[in-house]
Parts: sequence; C-alpha cells; structure tokens
Amino acid sequence: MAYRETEKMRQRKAQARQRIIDCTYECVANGGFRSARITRIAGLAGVATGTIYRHFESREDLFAEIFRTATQREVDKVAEALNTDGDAVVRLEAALRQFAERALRGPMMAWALIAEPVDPKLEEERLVYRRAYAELFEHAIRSGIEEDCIPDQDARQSSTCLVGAIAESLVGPLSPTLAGQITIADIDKNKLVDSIIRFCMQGLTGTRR
Amino acid sequence: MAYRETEKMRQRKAQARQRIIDCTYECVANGGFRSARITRIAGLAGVATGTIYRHFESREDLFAEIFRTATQREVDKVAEALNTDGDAVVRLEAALRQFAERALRGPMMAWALIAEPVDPKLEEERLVYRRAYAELFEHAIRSGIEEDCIPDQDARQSSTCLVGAIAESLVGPLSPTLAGQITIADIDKNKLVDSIIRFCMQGLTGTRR
DNA sequence: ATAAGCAGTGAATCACTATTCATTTCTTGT
DNA sequence: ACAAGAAATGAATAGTGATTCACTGCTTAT
Repeated sequence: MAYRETEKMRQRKAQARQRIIDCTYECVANGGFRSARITRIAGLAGVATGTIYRHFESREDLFAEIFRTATQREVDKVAEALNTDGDAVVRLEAALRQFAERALRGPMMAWALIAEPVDPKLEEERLVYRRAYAELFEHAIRSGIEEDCIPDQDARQSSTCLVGAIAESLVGPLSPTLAGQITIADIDKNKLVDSIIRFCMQGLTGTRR
Repeated sequence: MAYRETEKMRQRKAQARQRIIDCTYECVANGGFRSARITRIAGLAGVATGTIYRHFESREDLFAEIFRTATQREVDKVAEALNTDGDAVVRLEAALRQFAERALRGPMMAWALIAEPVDPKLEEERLVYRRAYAELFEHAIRSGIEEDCIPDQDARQSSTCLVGAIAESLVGPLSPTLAGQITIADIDKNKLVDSIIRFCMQGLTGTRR
C-alpha cells in the first residue's frame, strides 16, 4: 500500500467542494440557475469541469444543494422571527416582514429561489420549501387561534394564501428584467412591504388596523 | 404568371394552421409545454415537421400563441364574472370562484398556464397575463371602495395579493404528480374554493362573514 | 398540356452543454 | 527514490430535439 487518504487531503477536498459551492452560489445570485454553466463555475472555482463531478453527481444535484442551503437559510430566518415574544399577530407580521425584506435585499437570488423557471428536480425542491414556509405560518396561525388573537379558520389554507400573496407581490419587483435596470428605492420597498403585510393580516384576522 | 393564391388555398392553409394549433393545445393540455414535442404535434396534425415552420416562426412562437389564446379565454371569463350585477364584493367573489373552478376543471392546462416552468418568452407572457388578472381585480376593488363596500386601500397591491393567493392555493392541487394520480373530489374542490375565497375577501374587506 | 411558383416534406444538420474517461499529476508509505 | 493508488484534468463525446433546406408534388392561369 502507498497512498491513503490523510486529514490534509480530506481538508483539501472539502475546500475544493466548498469553493465549488461558493462559486455556484455566486453564479446563481448573479443570473439565476438557468444561466449558471458548469464550465463557468469550474473556471471561477479554479478547477476543471471534471472535478465538479468528483464532488457532485450532476449539475442538477449541485444546484439542488445550493437551492436547499439558500432556502433553508431563509426558512430559518422566518422561523426565528416567529419565535420571538409577542402574540401570534405580532410574530406573523415580523415573519412576513423578514421574508419580504430579505428577498428585496438579494433580489436575484430571491427570484431564483421563488420564481425562476427551473428543471423538474429543483421545482420539486421548491414545492417542498413552499410547504415549509406554509407550515411555519400554519403553526403560528394555530397558536393565534388558541390565543384568541386570530379568529378560527382553516389555518392550512390561510398559510398557503400568505405564501402566495407574498411571493406574487415580490415577483414583479424581483423579476430580472426590472431588477437589472431599476433600483427599488428604500421608501418604495417599505411601502410595498407594509401593504403586503396589511393585506395578509387582514386576511388572517378579519380586522383592519 | 401561373400560380396565384386563391381563396381555396387560403382556407386550406388556415385549416392546417388551425389543426396545428388544436393539436398543440391538446398536447399541452395533456402534459404541459415542456413535454410537447414538435414532431409529436406534427404527427397529430398530420403534417410534416417542416410545415409547422411555414405557419410559425419557431416552437416558442407557436407556444406563445397557444398560451395567449388559452389565457385570454380565462381572463375573459373572469372579466365576465366581474361584469355581472351586484356590489363589488359579490362580483369579486364570483370572479375568484370562476377562476378557481375553471382551473380545477382543467388541471393540467391550468398548471401549464399558471405554474409550469417555461422558457423566458412564455414566462414573459405569463407575467403579462398575471398583470391582466390583477388589473381586472384592481378595477373591481376600486369600484368597491367607491361603493363603500370595501375599505380604502392600495387596490393595486391587494389585487396582486389576490392573484398570488389563489395561484398558490391551486399549485398544490394542480401539480401534475398529484393531478395525474389523485382525483380531487368535488366536495374537496368546493371546500378549497370556499376557503380561498374567504381568505381573499377578508383580506380585502377586513371583515369576517 | 404546360410552365411558373408556392406549399409540403422529412432526413440531415445544427446548437448547445452536460458529462465522460483516458491520461496526467499529485500524494503517501516504505 | 519508488510504486501504488487517488485526484485532477479537459478535450472529446453524447444526447436531445429544434430547425433547415433541397427536393417533391400541387395548384393555377394560359
């Protein structure tokens, strides 16, 4: 025997893998999934195209990992906002705001995750994550119903509507044709976020504020 | 001179064109845009692949026409529902119901139009039509505000939320993996549609019913 | 019947990239 | 220094399906 995997090698490989992930992330954050070419990613990461395939089964697989990592980060942020103090209404507002504001801060990545047309495998991931958001909201709505600050309703259905309303409201502002050209002023952003939230909270609580 | 286009020829060509359109429609209603192959369409229409290109610039072009026709039909139905008698709240409810029920009646086509990942050109069309729906709703909301049956609000924003909420609520039930396997019972459909509408109307009016 | 010109044909081509794999380069233990 | 194996390389390949275009066959007016 002569060669055996050492810690040094393990680390070096892990670094390469991470570099590939980072560069893919950068490519996606820059132009979405569709325009992210393997050759380009390899070039950025300073490896040969073949090397990518020593770390990932396929392009789709690599993308799926990026998708999951990036979306999980967002889901966690929303979960965090839902875990603060206050009644369910306050927490839901905070969560919706978190979601929308983060999306507007990284519009291209948000678009890629929320609305870019993607291959079936990624689309499946997307559905999973939309459900993940919906479930977080659903849970909060249920607490709200128990706490009596939200009227009784089909929590699951309402949560789906929340996800849809916020996603749709963001698609326009996030769409790359616009995002590339127009810079959305902070004031507009705030107005946008406020009015999304108002609609959603009215939908939930049945009361104006 | 010898050959000159006659009425007979014009009609024959128009028929071929229509056959191509019909068969494309059928293919899309059967498996969405992505799986609709030119060769298959040509086969169904009883023409050679090359003939398709005598009638349409490109595959994308053909699809765009199908997309526009099919979506316009839906938009018209919604517009119709909004044009009946009654106050704005009643008319909006009718419109939302129309939208949802028609989608559930033709789930694959609805999915193709609303949620299937498509090429950029079609995606652009889709955005246009989402705006078209939103504008119809927006107009109705404004009348509602004038009629005093809907409280003052950002009508444009609310209309976008309506489109998002209803689209998202339908995406799950429409998604082909499900649609192919599960048949959605009429009772479930009614419950689904009712709860979508309840959320949306609460979001608009700020009152429970 | 004939010639001019358009419509239809479909096998061959093209375009596009992800993916492969024979080869090279590097790492390790003796 | 060397041999055994692993990792990296990147030019060549492959898969896919839209699109082309040289040719065939109709239609029309004379």
